[in-house]
Amino acid sequence: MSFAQLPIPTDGLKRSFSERQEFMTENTPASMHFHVVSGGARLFKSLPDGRRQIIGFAHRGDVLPGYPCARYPYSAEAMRGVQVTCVPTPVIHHLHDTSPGACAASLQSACHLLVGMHSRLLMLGRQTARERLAAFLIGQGTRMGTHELKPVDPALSRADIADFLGLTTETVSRLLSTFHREKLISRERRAIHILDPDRLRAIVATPE
Amino acid sequence: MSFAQLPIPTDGLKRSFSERQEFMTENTPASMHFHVVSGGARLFKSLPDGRRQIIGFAHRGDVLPGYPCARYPYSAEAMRGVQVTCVPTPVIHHLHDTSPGACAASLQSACHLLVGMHSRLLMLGRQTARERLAAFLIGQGTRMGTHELKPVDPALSRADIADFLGLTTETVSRLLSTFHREKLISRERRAIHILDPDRLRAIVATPE
DNA sequence: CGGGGGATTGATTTTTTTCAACTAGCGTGG
DNA sequence: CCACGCTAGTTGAAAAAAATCAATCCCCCG
Repeated sequence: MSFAQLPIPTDGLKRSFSERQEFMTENTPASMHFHVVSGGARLFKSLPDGRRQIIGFAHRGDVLPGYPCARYPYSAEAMRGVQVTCVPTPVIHHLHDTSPGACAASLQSACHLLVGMHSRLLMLGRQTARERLAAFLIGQGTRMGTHELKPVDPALSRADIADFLGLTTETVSRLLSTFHREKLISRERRAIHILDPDRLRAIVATPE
Repeated sequence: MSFAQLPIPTDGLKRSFSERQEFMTENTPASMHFHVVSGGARLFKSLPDGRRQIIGFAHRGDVLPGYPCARYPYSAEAMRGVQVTCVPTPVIHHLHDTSPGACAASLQSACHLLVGMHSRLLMLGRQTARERLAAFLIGQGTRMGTHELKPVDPALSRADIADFLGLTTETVSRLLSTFHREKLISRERRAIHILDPDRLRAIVATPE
């Protein structure tokens, strides 16, 4: 998932966060936006009892939350480490007010996100665990316009995948084993390599 | 769910569609935007085998899809009848280019949608059937800033509710019966009246 | 050479779906 | 005006999907 890519002034306060550090908290006042310079972050919402849904992942170039809002709609936590430049919200607003292009760019990226969300609603609401995992692998592999599918980022734990797909780690693990047995993927350490994109794609929209 | 509310020129082509008529089809070129004048529409995505996820509902004042996109990200179908004014996509673009306010307004409404989507991801991915239905009833009742909770729109069938929540009609029906037994709601015909908002709200974020 | 966290696997339970029967309105046409 | 038939809704029983509970396993790191 790619997030807002704005022409951000680079003179903002630069900060670093280490593995698992939460640097943005759901529902707190959105005083800053975070422009990811390096590393990655997981974006998630939680329920009071700890259940967690990963909304997306942020990478170099993404801005969080990247669109106007009074409070952060989700939390963000560093995967490995992450470097960000912090941009005060008023600066973003000022940017929108003065530069006509900035507003249009934000709108553009918000719409891109929105369209992706629609697909994820369909996935979470109506697809089976097997279909969801196949879709996830394809989606991850497709990041970057490369023709060949890339392996899944080893920074993602099984729990991350599970929380992204609305499943448990056990279910994810079992399905990965099944896919492995079916020679759709190979696994080395955490990295998952896609062996048969076509057959994976066929799974995504097929009942059995 | 409320959709984009833009200052649309009212001189567009006015059209009417009757119950169940699909007037916007997922993945076809987005040549028109539809400004809902009266009635309502269900917005949905489908899988090849017929599984359906309702993305949202559109009412008077909403614009579909309301944000720039080359192809419609979902389909729209009339509930009861619906009256719309059709606005060619280029007009929308022109509006964004010329009026700075228009672009900001679109961004605003896109963000509002986006924030709602995040919550729905959490709901579909991590909440139980019971919690989802309770959330839905609260959400429907809260439409309009009224303090009192309104009954659920009788134009919504059980299938609509199920497809919105990622459940089956049977599950929805059973849960509604349970809620009725627990005196949380009352039913007359299709309309569902909320009797105990507080207890319903308590269900939303609680594991039993 | 342990120790520990994540991952995998297995057995069992729970939740939800599926399949099936039945019921209640509602509109239509005899 | 009433009976028929249709569609939507409800309910029950059985099946399936996924979660939960419980053992290991496997690296990686100290």
